[in-house]
Amino acid sequence: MTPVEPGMSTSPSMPRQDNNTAPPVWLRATPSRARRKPPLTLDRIVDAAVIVLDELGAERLTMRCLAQRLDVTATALYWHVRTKDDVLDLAVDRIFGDVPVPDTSDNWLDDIRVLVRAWRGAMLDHPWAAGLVGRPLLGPNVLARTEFLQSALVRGGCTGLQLAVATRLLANYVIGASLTEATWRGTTEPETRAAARAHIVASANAYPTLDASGHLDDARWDDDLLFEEGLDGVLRAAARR
Amino acid sequence: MTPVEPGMSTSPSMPRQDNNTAPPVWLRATPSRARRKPPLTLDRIVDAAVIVLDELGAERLTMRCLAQRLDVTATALYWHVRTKDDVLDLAVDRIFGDVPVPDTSDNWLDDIRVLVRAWRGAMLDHPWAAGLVGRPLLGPNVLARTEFLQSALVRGGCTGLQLAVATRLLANYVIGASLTEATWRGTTEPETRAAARAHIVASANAYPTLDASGHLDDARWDDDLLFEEGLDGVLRAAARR
DNA sequence: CAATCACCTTACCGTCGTTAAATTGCCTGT
DNA sequence: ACAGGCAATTTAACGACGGTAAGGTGATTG
Repeated sequence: MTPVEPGMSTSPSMPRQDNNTAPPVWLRATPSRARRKPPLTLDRIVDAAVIVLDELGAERLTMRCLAQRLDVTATALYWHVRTKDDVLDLAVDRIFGDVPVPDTSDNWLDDIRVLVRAWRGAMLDHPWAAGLVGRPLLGPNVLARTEFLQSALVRGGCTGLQLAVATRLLANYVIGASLTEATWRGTTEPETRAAARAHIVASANAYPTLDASGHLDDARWDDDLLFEEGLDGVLRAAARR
Repeated sequence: MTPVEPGMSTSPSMPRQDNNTAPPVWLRATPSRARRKPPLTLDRIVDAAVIVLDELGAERLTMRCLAQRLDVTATALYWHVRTKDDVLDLAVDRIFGDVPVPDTSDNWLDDIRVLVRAWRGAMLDHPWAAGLVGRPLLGPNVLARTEFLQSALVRGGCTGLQLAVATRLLANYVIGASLTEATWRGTTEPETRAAARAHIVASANAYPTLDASGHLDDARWDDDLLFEEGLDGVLRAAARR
């Protein structure tokens, strides 16, 4: 399974520099060092996990298929990782690392807006993360962004209870919105969403308001617009003091 | 394994009413009809699922242990249910059935408040549901409550875009808040939350604002209060038009 | 009384997460 | 140059899981 090149240890008693039967390093097709597969690290595992998750979704990620992607046996992963849950937690925090923490400007409201937009963007780019936020989010990337968010509120003058309320309000809104939106994009079949909308229309007597307002109707409302408008409301609530 | 009482089919050729060797119905210790285990129904399955989920949590729910609780083999469940996911979806919608839909009063804001409080309450009563909201919530109970929520907004004068924004804003807030709070209660070890708080304190140089504001500090802020204050803000944003 | 049908069981399959033990290969002290 | 040790990975295997196929059972119906 691993017939790596035998190197030059075939004649151990002969000094290396005198062994002229082997071609010089430069001409050797595949220098043994460079050809060696790169060492397995936690970073590489998490990288591969994110890729597999993007391709296959959360419930199809397997330790075995993750290992295969890394050209390693499944058990090798357990040297770097304690359980599969570790991989998932690390993958979730990893994608939040893609959310750029903006430079603090003199407009704290804009700072928050930029961060929150990117936060939602990251979750929509990786819809599988929606199903994984039901576990404690304590990774350094999440914490750093929460820290930025709260510090922006402090710059805005929030303190004490107001600060705690505003922080949670913002975090809950972005999490809730990203979750519900990503849930739909995550279910790869757009027909599912259409079927849901059709079901509401068909049950118009049971859900008259939802039917009339175009609930779950992609053609009627733009997700980005709804998010942005809602964010405005949340920020006004946070700014009020 | 199932030596149920043999009934009276031992002498098939003899008419039933003439067989006086068997005691009268009233004296029979366990009437065969009543002793029979109740038929398996979808309702009973979902009931049992909620109980098991409450006791063991989401990731410990097994078709086999669910079947055992119902005194049935695991495969029997598949007559009433297509997959395990069906069970989970049904269980989630079931607990939202516990959220009472209030009678519509003349104060639409209060109506919303009552419903949303109960919504959060249901999720905190069943913390396992937090990890399952990452799938489409289309059950009749969820839809009925969303319908009520939106109809209350309509009574408040919301229409068009404002209505769509306010509906999502409210739903996202209650989902986000319930999710984050239930996440902590779901991880049964309170030490985990304490450890998280301790980690923030220890990394005070990295997260100075979070540290100073008492983020994740149970002793500092009351979850109910934070939720209620945030809800006020959301409702003000929804009412503004 | 035979046939049917809904409902449940027995037997089993392939896959999963995870562990234990054996193996490989590099590094270091002598 | 070589033995020994340690880190990293493999081989092998376990128990449990979700799910399927086929067979049984018992009440109902023609």
